[in-house]
Formats: sequence, C-alpha cells, structure tokens
Amino acid sequence: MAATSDKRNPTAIAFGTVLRAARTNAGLSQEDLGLACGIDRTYVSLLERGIRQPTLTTVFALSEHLGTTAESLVSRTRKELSR
Amino acid sequence: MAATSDKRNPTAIAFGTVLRAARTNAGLSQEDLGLACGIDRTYVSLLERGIRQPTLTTVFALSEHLGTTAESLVSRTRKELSR
DNA sequence: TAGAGTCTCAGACTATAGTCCGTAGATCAA
DNA sequence: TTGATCTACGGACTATAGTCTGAGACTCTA
Repeated sequence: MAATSDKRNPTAIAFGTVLRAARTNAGLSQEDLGLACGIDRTYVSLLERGIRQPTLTTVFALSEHLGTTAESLVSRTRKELSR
Repeated sequence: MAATSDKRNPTAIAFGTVLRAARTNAGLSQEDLGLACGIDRTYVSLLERGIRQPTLTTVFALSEHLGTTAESLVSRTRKELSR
C-alpha cells in the first residue's frame, strides 16, 4: 500500500502542481513568493504539496506576483484536474 | 457613519456580486444552487453578501452548476473588483 | 569540510470556511 | 387572509485556511 489513505483534495493537488510550475518558471523561491504576496513561506509549501487549498484572495495575490492572472491559474488547475 | 466598520473582504464582496448575478441568471434559488453543489443554503447567502469567501473547490463546484467555468467567475470577479 | 540557499515537516496557534437548525420578513398567488 | 417560496440572519458547531517558530535534509559552491 502507501497511496490508500491520501486525504488530500484533488483540486488542492492540481493547484499545487500548477503553482509550483508557475513559481519555478518565474524563478522565485517559496520564500520570495511568500514575502511578495504577504503569505507565509511554509504555507506556500503546503499549497504546492496539495495539503491546503487557497481561498480566492490568496489565488489573486499569488497570480499577481507570478506574472499571470488568477483566471489563468484556475484554468490550468482545471486542465491539471482532468488529467 | 455606517460604512466605516465593514470588515468584509473586497474580493469576497466582488465574488458575491458575481455569484448572485450568475445564480439569478440561471434561474436558481440559493437553496437550489446549494443542493446542486452540495453546499449549505445559508452559506450561499453568506457568499453572496460577501461575508465569506470561497475556496477553490467551492468555486469549481458553483461554476459547474451555474453553466459557466471557474475561470469565468474569477475573471468577472476581477473586473468587479476593479470598479 | 563549512556555509548559504532551498525545501519539508511538525506542533501549536488564531481566524475563518462551511454546516446545521431555526426564526423572521418580504413577496406573490389562491 | 393563508400558505408557499425566497432570502437574511442568529448561534453554535467542526474542519481547515493561514501564521509562526524552529529543526532537519539536500544541493551547490568556496
């Protein structure tokens, strides 16, 4: 076994994948991004690992500092979700 | 005074406006929408009044039953936010 | 090696997302 | 009127969004 008791939300996992890709693409560390957005460095890590899911305001804040839009992140998340 | 101590989040207020418009446009009651999405009827009311803001999964659930996409709701929210 | 930079992870915490139950006001039709 | 439908709103609750501190593992470079 090993993957049998994953309580993570599929949407959170998909968003995490998208977030990590966008962040590394922007050449930022988790701490850089957190500082820029005013969110905690450890929370960025939780989001990327799909352990937490963001609220709308967090999505807006992140997108702004990743050189993209909230709707783009959401759209990519939806595509990631349907893989 | 009157509007001096509004603790509501601007993003939540904008999303609420967009949600209400989308819901009435779809011809659904708050209870209809809540039942369809598996979220509480009173919570739909809180969202529309901008007292609460949704998480990503809630945005996805709502959009699915409003005949639109999550990114469309988010995009409309961003436009509403910049009015 | 040692040190800097990055990330993971754990615990303990506060604020709020989301549920559930019930009440009251407004509107509209029978 | 009555009653059906819709919405606002209250309190009390559980789960989780988001913070803070600090430690440990990894990689790279001097």
